[in-house]
Amino acid sequence: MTDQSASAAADYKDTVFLPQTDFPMKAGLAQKEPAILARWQEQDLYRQLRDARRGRPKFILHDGPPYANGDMHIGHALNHILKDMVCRTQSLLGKDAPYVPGWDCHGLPIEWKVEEQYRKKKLNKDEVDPVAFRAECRAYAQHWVDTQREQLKRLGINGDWDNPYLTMDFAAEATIVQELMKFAESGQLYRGAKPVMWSPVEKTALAEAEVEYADVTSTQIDVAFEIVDAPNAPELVGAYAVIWTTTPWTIPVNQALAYGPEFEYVLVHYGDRRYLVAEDLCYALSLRTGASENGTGAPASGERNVKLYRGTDLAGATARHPMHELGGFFARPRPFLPGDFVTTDAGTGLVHMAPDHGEDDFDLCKAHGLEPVFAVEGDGRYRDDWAWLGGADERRMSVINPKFNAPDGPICEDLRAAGALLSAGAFQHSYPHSWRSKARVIFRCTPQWFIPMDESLSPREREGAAQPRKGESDADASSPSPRAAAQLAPLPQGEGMTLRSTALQAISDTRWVPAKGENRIRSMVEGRPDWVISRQRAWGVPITLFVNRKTGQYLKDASVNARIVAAIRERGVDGWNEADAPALLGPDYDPADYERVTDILDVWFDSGCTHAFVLESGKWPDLQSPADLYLEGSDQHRGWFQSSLLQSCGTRGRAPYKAVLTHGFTMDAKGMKMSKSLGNTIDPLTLIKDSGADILRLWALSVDFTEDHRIGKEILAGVSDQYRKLRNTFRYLLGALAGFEDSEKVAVEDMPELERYVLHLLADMDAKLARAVQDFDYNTYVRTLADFANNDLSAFFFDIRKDCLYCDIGPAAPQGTMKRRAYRTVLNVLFEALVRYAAPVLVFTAEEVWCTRYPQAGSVHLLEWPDFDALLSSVPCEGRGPSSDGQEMGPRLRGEPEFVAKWDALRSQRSQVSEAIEPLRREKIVRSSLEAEVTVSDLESITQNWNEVDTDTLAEIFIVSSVTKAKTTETPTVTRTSHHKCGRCWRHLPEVTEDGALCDRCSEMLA
RNA sequence: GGGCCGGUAGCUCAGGUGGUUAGAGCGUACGCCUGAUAAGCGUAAGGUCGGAGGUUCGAGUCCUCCUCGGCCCA
Repeated sequence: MTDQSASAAADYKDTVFLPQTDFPMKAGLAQKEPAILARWQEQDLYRQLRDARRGRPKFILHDGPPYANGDMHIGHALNHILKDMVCRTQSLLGKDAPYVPGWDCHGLPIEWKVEEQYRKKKLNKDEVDPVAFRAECRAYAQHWVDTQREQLKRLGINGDWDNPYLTMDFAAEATIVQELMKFAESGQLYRGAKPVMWSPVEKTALAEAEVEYADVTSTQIDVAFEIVDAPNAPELVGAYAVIWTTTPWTIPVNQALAYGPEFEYVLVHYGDRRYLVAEDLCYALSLRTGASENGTGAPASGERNVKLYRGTDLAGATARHPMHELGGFFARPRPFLPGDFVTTDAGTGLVHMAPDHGEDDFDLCKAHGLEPVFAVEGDGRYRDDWAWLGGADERRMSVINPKFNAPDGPICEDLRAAGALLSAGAFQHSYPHSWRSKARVIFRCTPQWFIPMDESLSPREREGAAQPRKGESDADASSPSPRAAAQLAPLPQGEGMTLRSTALQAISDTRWVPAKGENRIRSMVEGRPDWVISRQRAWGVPITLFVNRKTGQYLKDASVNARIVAAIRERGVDGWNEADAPALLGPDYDPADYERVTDILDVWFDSGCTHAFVLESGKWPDLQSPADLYLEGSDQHRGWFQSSLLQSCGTRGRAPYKAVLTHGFTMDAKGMKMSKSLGNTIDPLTLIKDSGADILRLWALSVDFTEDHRIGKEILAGVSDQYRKLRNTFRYLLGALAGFEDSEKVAVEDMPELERYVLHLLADMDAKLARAVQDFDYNTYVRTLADFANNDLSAFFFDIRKDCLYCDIGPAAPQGTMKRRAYRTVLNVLFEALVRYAAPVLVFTAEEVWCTRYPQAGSVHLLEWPDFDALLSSVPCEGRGPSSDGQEMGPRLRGEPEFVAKWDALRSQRSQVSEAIEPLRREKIVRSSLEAEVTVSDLESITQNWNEVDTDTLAEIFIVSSVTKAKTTETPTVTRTSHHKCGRCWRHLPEVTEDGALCDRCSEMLA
């Protein structure tokens, strides 16, 4: 460029329009976001939005309560960003989508933390007043509620943060009790003894969620049980059945032996004894006994009986316990029972059964009339009166103590002395531990409260089961009292409906997104055992039952229950204690006749009741039940989705939700689970501080959240790039629309085809976005939006119309030409649409954009889905209502198919022209595309109405000097223009007399 | 160990019922513009569709096995 042309260009710079805006290119989100948040809080945006949507169709997303313990992590962030996106997009569609956040506040982890503080102070929890202890738990939970609340707010989540729900609110606790009593009153509770995971250290039953597995070394032993009777194979009498176990401590509670009916067993001779063992496992046994007992010989090396026994030969056989000489329990014969759970993977093919300490054991023994004996106490030791290793024995210790089970420990010692120990050695395996104390847990039978999965729920059968009174006629039983009828009305009426079948039906009635979630929860509900709802802890909602000491039946009296609920409502969980029992029981019952249950509820029951005390309570009048959506991580198929489902099906006969959306888990950049020990965690709080919440939000909404997904430095860099592209699109729109007035608007009919084509593209995208919202498909939403901004706008529309925007205005046309006015009309529509589309995603940036253009207007988040009719009318439109309910909008903007096909073809020609220019650029023949003269084909095969398109339009679209159509060419050819460059618009045109002079258009504009 | 889910360019994602040389955006490289300028435009390179078998005229798409990863359970 010569000095002369440089100065000529400078002369005209002031005569062209250049984008003007204060909207900075650099976001500085970390600084800006807190100020925007403060503004929202000040103007109470949440309440404003509720007011604005009052009376509209509702969309209820019910928040699943995170546990009030610890700082927000990436999983919380993802979950809440998604929830916010749901509510905001629904709100954008014109619905009233309130969001009431909640927290789960009871339970062992909090209790454990408080106990930990006690232990540090050398206090024994058992000596602390339970009321004071619970008060501390409450305070601890409240602390984390407050902390997490501030952290989640910082993400830009719009919710009723001043009125969250807490499971420890008195009202919530009362409702939980009330819900429990519904189960009680309808006979859906029973006290049973079942082996449950028990932590001898914490002295409590544990939920599966409270247990983790770790590799440990246990003692494995082979034990011989002498067969004393065998009706189907009398020659077995006197032989020894060999069992193998990795829990020696269960031998003192053995009650039976299990065999596989279809397995083959052999008798092996060793010394003067014969041992019965599964043939497949004979060799493995020999290795164990050979190694541990005498170092050389082994049973297998002895002479084998040729005869094979089938498992069924053992039917009716009995053996005797190695310690049978102790008499009593130990002297009873141990029957052989057929067990389908017996395998030949490991062991001996014969399994020793201790119904107290194993689920299979319990079930099989129960089926054959063998009941648990409760030999192991809560602290893990045998009870005082137990004949073997009980109270009198100074060797007694906790059964999880490795010394107790060791080859030289008391169990093995005594078995060895009795001649029953064939081997004892080390064995490595995965074993359950309490995830709090890291100590081993055991299976132990304890009295627990259960909700049965397979009891009939039908009124007639349930009534019978719940109140098995004699003397009631069939007629009475089938027509329950009005009270009972009212309670039972919502429940399924079909014969044989159970909690399980009701839940399975409810699963079918629910929309699961993604669809595979349905299989997952269905198989879990199909296979799950009865729901153990009791815990022997302090911090939780009490199981408020009075059990009759004589009959063992719990009291079902509506007026007593009403008093209990009232007490809890007034005093929280402290309202259930011994001193209050007489008042609660009232005058009709003698407190001496009733045992007050002191167990508390499984916290899953608490959270399973949120639909009752949040959606139904009326405390949040914006809410209603059932919820339209529950949205949690896929782990909640076993957790909250299921507990809520069971709770609601047991009391209301249906699910508390219409749809369930699940998300996967966030992995590190390599797809590996994040953990503190690996040091690969991403802290959302740090990320917000460094990059801003909008970046985190854009990340969460860009990934496929339905699967496991990743986050890492490179990914976030990509997200930031995408953010900048979007931000610059808004910056351009703001700059290009500087000074725009409604009087400038042009009717669609009067617009050039390009503008109409872009409106078509916008309408097309609008439909895609609306669809993505319906499908909760947010990564499609974000990608569609970004692709539109990048491809259709920045690289196409904006680039082409740059000339028009800059130069089609001047003293001769103060508002610009019709073309320019049409362009700005469309830019305005684009702005209004895009800022709305972006608002649910980039909540802060959209607000910044909106306030930059309309400093006096309210929040962008009060707006609704773009209404194109209103936006395109020349009359300023107040109160833009919803144009439809989530249906495809802006059909008027869609072009006719031929029109669209023509312009699609034009774009394809355009990219071919760009490609054809490139070689000349490399040769330095042309630099700017405006220096190119292009010849394109005139063949109608390019598109139907190709000949309608005039070459001036083509030159404009291609951003070149000129275009010629010729019969000879099929692909575009390019030459350098010989025309001079206009000093104002920089186009090379024939009328320009010398470089730097003006073209006709520019001189006209400046006239 | 069992059940379920997933592995497509450097990154994030598209790829109805199997069918021409597997696509997009971003990033990267190179170039253009210097009147959206720590911006904008263009061109290009990048994938044995986790691996191995199999069905088929033909498989990223169907089947089997393996592998890696995840959730749930034991």
